[in-house]
Amino acid sequence: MTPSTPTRDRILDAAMRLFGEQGYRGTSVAQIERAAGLTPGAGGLYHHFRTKEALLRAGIERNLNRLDALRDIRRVLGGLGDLRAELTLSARYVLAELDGEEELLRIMLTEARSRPEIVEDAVRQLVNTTFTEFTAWLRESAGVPEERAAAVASVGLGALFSSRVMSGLLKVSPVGVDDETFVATWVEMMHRMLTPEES
Amino acid sequence: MTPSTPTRDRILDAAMRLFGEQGYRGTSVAQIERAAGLTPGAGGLYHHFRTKEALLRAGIERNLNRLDALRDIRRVLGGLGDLRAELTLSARYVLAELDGEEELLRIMLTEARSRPEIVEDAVRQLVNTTFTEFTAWLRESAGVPEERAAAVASVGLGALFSSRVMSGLLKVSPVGVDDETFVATWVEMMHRMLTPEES
Amino acid sequence: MTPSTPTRDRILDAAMRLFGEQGYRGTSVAQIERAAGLTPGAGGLYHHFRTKEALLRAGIERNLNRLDALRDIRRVLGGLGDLRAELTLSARYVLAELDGEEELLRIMLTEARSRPEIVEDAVRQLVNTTFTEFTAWLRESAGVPEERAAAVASVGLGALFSSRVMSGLLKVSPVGVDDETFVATWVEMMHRMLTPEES
Amino acid sequence: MTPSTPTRDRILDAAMRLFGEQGYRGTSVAQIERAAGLTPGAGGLYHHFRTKEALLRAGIERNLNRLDALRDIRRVLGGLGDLRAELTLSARYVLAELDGEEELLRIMLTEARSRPEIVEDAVRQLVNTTFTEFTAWLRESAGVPEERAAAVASVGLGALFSSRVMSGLLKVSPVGVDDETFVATWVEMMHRMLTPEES
DNA sequence: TATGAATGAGTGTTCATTCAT
DNA sequence: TATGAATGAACACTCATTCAT
Repeated sequence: MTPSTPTRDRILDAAMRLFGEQGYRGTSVAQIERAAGLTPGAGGLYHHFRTKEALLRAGIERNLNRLDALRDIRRVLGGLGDLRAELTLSARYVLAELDGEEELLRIMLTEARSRPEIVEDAVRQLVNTTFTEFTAWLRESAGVPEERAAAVASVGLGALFSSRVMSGLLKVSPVGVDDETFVATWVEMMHRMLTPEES
Repeated sequence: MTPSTPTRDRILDAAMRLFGEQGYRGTSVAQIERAAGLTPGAGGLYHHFRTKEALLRAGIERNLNRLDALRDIRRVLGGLGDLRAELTLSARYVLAELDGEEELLRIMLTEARSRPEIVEDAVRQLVNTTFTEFTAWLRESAGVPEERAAAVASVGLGALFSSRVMSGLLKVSPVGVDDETFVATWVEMMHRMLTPEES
Repeated sequence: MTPSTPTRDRILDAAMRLFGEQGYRGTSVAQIERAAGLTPGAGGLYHHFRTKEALLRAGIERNLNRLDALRDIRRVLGGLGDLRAELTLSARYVLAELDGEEELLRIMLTEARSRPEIVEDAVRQLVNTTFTEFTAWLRESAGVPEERAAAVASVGLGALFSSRVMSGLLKVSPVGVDDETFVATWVEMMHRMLTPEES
Repeated sequence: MTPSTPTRDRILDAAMRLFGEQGYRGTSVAQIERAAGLTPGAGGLYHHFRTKEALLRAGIERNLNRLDALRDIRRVLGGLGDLRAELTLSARYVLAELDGEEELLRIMLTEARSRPEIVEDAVRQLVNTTFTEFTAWLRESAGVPEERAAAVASVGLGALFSSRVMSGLLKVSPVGVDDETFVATWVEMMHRMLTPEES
């Protein structure tokens, strides 16, 4: 019951990596044990987690907590004064966040249908929080009126999100739009959206 | 359910539905047989498909062919003269396409990691084709210079795509941005991007 | 119910060949049908044989009948006057017989344990008949006293028989004893056994 | 039956017995498990053997090792001084060896065609070794010239071998030649072959 | 805390056989 | 006479989980 035993962490690491690579169902308890340095098939895993599903739950939670620690960086963003600069930082930050949690993202997308209860919280934290914060930033820093903010955030973050779904999950990089160009285009798009059009 | 449709088709229907709901691994051959009106576990499925995997392959192919009939995006769009109207149609068309193939989309996202060879072609057809055609439309109709077109298409279609990944796969509708608002915002964003900014 | 339909024979041919190559259990009805020019798995075989086992039974019987036709040649043997020549012919004849029915021999050896009832008759005809005739020849032509004849035949024919079991079934040819040498040695051995030893 | 012997051995015993009785294909893993005191169909066998085929392989190897202990034929034979006595011992020894490994012999004959790779080594050890040693004995003790030795061994051992194939595998005992008579006849035959004929 | 051994339920797949057409 | 489709029973093998040691 000592929740910080090294073995427990090794199991979590191995499990999340394998879940990300092969899916939850595609990963056997024996495989996880082997990857964690335990005897495969001996059930040593069950001294640390009551169930394979409990392990998934714990793994997702741990990754989310790790994310929370990083999310404070967000506060650094504000107050640059330059809208373009702040947008660029925002984009890079969101993409980096998604990249850092590619594993988690993959698990969530893969298991979303079969275990909605488990994934619900994770999605709320990984997606909704970012969404809410970005919406708030749009209102406060860019002066976007309330009713527009959510919609603009939805479109803007969606573009970033899907870029990572494509590359990380579907292994598709449409044509040859590299990250830099993608971000630059996104920034310009958002910038035009946030500045009044002089018609 | 309708025992008059040919068995092969009933199997395909059942399989694609179940694959979409429970994933490929999560769906047993017996389940598919039962859903197709065959005796579960008797292997009647194997008179029509050599392998469970061959069934997946055939199912994906069938759905893609069904899509191909609808595919000629530019024909639908062309010649309205009004950029805003054409963009709105574009958005609605792409979203409708994704909605109509929610099942296929779900399978592709879920199985992309474990069976990349199978999904590769499907992705190319479902994602890349749309991408290529939209890029072409941007160049020809909206007069976007070549080097920008791909990047703009990437951002624009990405936003649409992710909206469906969120709602269809993750069952997340961030805040309360309904479809109409989402499309309107997207159209405005694209429109500003495609018309010269008078600085 | 026309027992001489070409199809029936094609099935028998295919079945016996496949049974010899892969064993009875290792050969599926569908395989036999395919090899006989019928649609595999459609059960066309069952218009000619009530059961897979009935097919085996009929196949063995047919091969045995074929053998019976040849066995009269045996009468040609007698009366050469020269013991050595007659022994040589005997050896060659028995070996040729075993070679010609290698398929049948293989099936019998393979299925002997699992279906003793079927194989019983075949063994009696293929082995015992030859044994009885050879014993009779020993008595009549070589003048071997009754009580010795059976034992000598047993040892002599056994040597021939095992040579074919080794090469045909076990694919073993011990060292480099070619057929000619083998027969010559066998003939000398039998000849010494059949002529009174002058001590 | 004896639940105290290690499970692995009980599985091996059961498997070899059943393989001998019903053939490899004819024996199901569940049957073996039941005979070994495990729950049939639960796959407990797979904790000890990776595959049904690996089990066969291990079983054959174990039986061969058991044989090796007894194998030193020439040590048993040598130095009696009397050729007849030594031949009698030889015959009895070889027959006893074949009787003791009737199970193995049956498996080898039955599976030789379908799994040649597995049986190859076994044949080499069970047949060829005996053959080689007997050949050597013929040369050294009985003074048979090199070129004759192999052929004589081939005929002589063949007779012994086939006697066991007949009785053990085909359940045929031609006429009523009992073992004693058979051996006596064989010894006389070999003896005449090994002593110079005074013409 | 870790292991070796076991188990119940299930996996995809094969196959001999039947039957309406 | 032949076929397409179906079925019941079996198959080898996997896996999450338990438990005595």
